Amino acid sequence: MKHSQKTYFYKTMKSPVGLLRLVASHHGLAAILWENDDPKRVRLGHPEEDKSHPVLLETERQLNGYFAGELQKFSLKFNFSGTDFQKKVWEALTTIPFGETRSYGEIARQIGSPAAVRAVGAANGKNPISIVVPCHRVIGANGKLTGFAGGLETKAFLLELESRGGLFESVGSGVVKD
Amino acid sequence: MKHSQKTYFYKTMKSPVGLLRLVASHHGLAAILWENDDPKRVRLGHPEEDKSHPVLLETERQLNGYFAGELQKFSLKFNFSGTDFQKKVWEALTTIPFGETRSYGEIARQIGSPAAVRAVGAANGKNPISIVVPCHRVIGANGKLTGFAGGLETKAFLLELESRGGLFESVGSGVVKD
DNA sequence: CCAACGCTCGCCGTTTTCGGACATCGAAGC
DNA sequence: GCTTCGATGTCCGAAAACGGCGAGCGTTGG
Repeated sequence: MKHSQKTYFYKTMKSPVGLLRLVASHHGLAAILWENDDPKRVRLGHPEEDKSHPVLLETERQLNGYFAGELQKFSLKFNFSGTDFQKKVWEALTTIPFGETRSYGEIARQIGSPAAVRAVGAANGKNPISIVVPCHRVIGANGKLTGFAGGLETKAFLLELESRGGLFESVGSGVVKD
Repeated sequence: MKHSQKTYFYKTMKSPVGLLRLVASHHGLAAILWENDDPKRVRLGHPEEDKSHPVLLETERQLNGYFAGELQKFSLKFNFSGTDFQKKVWEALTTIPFGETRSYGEIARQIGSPAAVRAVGAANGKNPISIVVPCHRVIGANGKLTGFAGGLETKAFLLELESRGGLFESVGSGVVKD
């Protein structure tokens, strides 16, 4: 019997940014992975499918709300597994409000390691819980969207979505006038 | 009068890996030695030359077939002289198929002394019947070619020869397309 | 002159790689 | 017996390479 190893469950869902794979343990949400995510970016063993896992269902519900423009702040319990530094970074990410952005340097200062800019970038790249832990809100100090596990297009899409304050305007399927 | 000492006969032959010295008793093939072999690596007294000894002629024939890429499995009767442990190792060597390799640890496990890895190395180094008893097919667990009585270059040559499945392709003296 | 661009270099946690230190078991020599 | 010596393999720690950066500087083009 494997004792200290957690058991994970997964479920997939469609979204405007492609198929997402949600992973959770009994302790909370552990990952949201992209369809073509690099397998060695986040490693959680081999979870088994559970389409009715309560955590996964709730996550899916909130994600749908987010993409519909109705939900701006997630409330989910996380189950991070990573180094202390990574956890500090990821927790800092959760403090960036919907619609805003931060630079890598700002995050570095926020966690008390002002010079650990590149390390923040690396930790950002290993963020297991895409979208909900908003690593997409971290951009270069010069405003450029430097990298993103789900692809730069997806990063731009999410920021665009949030910059409009949600999807209200586009419901009518048209471009919106100023 | 020396009573229990066997009488050995020898014969030399040219080969792609230099001059070889074949040694046999009436009981079978006893040694295949390299041109500059360490004299104290294998000791068989002072055999007398016999260019037409049947065992030696047959050995020469099979070796020529091997180097020509036509023969992958030798069938010769051996006349090992060594300790029990060494014989176990040498017999284990004969079970490694043409073209394959084993690590010293794998041989150790195979003969039932899983921790006797270094001892296997030592016994390997005392293998009297080079090439035919394929000590060259034993390499480090990390894939490195660690040692060889006939020189590491020769070891590499033999493994390369076998990895090609023989010398068929090089007969025409050209590089072969995939 | 000013802004934008590209290049270089220091930055720091993580990961990978590399080398040294041991454990281990027969054989050989004393 | 007892010591010494390998054609090993494993572990552990140190060192180096590797990024989703950012600031500084010279160049370029308006």
